[in-house]
Amino acid sequence: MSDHEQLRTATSHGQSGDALPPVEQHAKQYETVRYAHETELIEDYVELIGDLIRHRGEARAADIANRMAVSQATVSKMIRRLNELGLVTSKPYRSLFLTEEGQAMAETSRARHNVVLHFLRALGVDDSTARIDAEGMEHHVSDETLAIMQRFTEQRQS
Amino acid sequence: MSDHEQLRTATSHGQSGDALPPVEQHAKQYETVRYAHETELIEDYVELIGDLIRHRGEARAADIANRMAVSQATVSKMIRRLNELGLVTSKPYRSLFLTEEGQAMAETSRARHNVVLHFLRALGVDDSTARIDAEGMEHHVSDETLAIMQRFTEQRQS
DNA sequence: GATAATAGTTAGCCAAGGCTAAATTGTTTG
DNA sequence: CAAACAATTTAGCCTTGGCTAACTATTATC
Repeated sequence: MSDHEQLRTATSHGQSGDALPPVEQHAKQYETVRYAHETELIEDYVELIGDLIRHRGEARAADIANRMAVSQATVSKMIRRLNELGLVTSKPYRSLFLTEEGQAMAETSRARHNVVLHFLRALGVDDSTARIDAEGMEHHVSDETLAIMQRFTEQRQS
Repeated sequence: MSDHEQLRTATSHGQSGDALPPVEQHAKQYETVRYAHETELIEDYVELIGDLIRHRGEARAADIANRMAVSQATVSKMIRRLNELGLVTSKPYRSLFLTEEGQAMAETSRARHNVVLHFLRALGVDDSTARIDAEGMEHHVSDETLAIMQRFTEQRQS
């Protein structure tokens, strides 16, 4: 754990600019990002499956592959994982269904996604850009920030 | 490419809610996220190395490992990649330096990061939350959105 | 200046998330 | 209803980014 950094003072090289955060806090930032990366693909799949069911009545692997711009083999492998995680049920060669848990995750993700998307539009971001940015940002926005985004959007729209 | 989705009309299952975007646009969203994931770790390392040099006068592998909450072996391996990419120069067992290109990347990343961080604070997000969210969001914010964030922050602070 | 402590590297493991090619199952249609 | 086509799965490959353990180099201390 030894931290020779502590031997230096905060200003010994101070070309100003924002200071480095304390090591523990800095570490937590990166850990949070790594954790988000572990979960976000799963959430994206579940969210998309939910959307497909909602809008089309069913979710088929080929549609997922098309919309994610990924091979069918990749989707197939992923579906196995989602199955193991208890998020979807599927019979071979048939379309997919979300479990209770999967539905809850889809719902949460969708809500989150929408808050971010509407916030960006309220900020004045162009629709297609907002969609792209929202897709990337949604998994990295804390509940606190999400609540603030939602309030902001509501104020702008009333 | 065959897309049986097109056989359905947009409203055939319309429980309303936002509609699905067209396939091509939807695909672009996910592709953009995947691309960001490929580059963001690299950028994070380069940005951190830049910050360490800036604030401490040097960047040592142990400090990077501590701040990223990652093992030294992981850092060592990553540094080799950064070397191959022409972003850093390093002699074995010595501290690191950024190449021209590395410095440019560090500068860009730092600027981007700061815009997002200051924006979140201006929005009213708590400092430590803002730091965490900014770390995750920075790689997923388009230039367009970034510019809007910057304008917003400036207006709030004047 | 020898030894202990610290820092860095290497080897080898693992899981995730891509891919292509080949095999299998389902569906449509002549 | 058989053949062609479409959808899904499986097998096997690759790269990334983690890890631990063992080794090497540098630095600090007595």
